[in-house]
Amino acid sequence: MEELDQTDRRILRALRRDGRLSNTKLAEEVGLSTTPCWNRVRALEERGVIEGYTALLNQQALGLPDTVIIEVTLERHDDDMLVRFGEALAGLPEVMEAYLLTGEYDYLIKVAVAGTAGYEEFLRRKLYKLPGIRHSRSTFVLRCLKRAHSVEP
Amino acid sequence: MEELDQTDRRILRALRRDGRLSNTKLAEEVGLSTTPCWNRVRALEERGVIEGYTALLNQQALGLPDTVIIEVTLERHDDDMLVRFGEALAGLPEVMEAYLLTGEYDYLIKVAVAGTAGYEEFLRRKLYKLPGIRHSRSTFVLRCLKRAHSVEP
DNA sequence: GTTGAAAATGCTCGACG
DNA sequence: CGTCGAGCATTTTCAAC
Repeated sequence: MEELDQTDRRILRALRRDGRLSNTKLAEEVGLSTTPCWNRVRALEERGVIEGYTALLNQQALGLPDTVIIEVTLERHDDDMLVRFGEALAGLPEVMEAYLLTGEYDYLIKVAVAGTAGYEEFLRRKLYKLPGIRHSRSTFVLRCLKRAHSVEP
Repeated sequence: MEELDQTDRRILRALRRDGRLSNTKLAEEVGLSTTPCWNRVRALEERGVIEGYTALLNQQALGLPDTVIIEVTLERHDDDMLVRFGEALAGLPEVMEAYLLTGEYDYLIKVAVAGTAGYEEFLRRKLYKLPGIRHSRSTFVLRCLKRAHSVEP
């Protein structure tokens, strides 16, 4: 995989800040003319450096103002179990992020809910319906201090 | 704050999937003509439902393929300490997310690093330079199962 | 909310340092 | 590799309905 030069990184920074920048404005911002700028953007997309573009939506406005971190361990750890459980987690719309981990717990998930009532409902109606959970541990988020949607170029 | 009707939600879903959709294509997709579609999008932006647009960048391509979850507790918990520590965390470029928590640990942060070497360097050069840490606990992410950048409309 | 047309913008491609 | 410039397509914008 090829290296990213300083110009590529400036393009990425600009598009991370505003994913809707037109090629014209982007070129101006990074100090290039439109043609090479457009070629670079297309190359970055095709190489998978840019995975896509998305609108950032406000959780609160969508009725799910609270965030809970839930760590989960399974009863068994055969391949089949891990795959099925992971897929089931990813399928739940309340689950915003889900990771398979090293260490004490098998999974860490970040869930959007509406208060403790929404949290309880999620546990009972969704998470605890999944088979194979040995133990889970929940932590409410009091405040979000930072939430970047990509690593900084 | 006003409610979101089904059309608003369809607009949000489309823009979450592709943040660069033109108003024309968006209108077509949600079954509206361009004018009311554009009015709705602008209203959603002004109400803060849409917080912005961003390009999604590949961590691996940027040289930070690994993710570590670090939980931190502080020695003291006065207001000043909490605020300063939170700001310091948010300022570190490796830190992708940072939350103030209830429960056993005060903070949870998600950090992008390059392998164990990058992780050690982050700890020694960045995190452990911050004053006031009593204890921390790190967990490597083996695999990302889901990573939504906004809650589902 | 719809339609349609004018105006502006941005994209794409050539030739050329 | 980069710039410049012009034709072409889209899109935005703003009427009237």
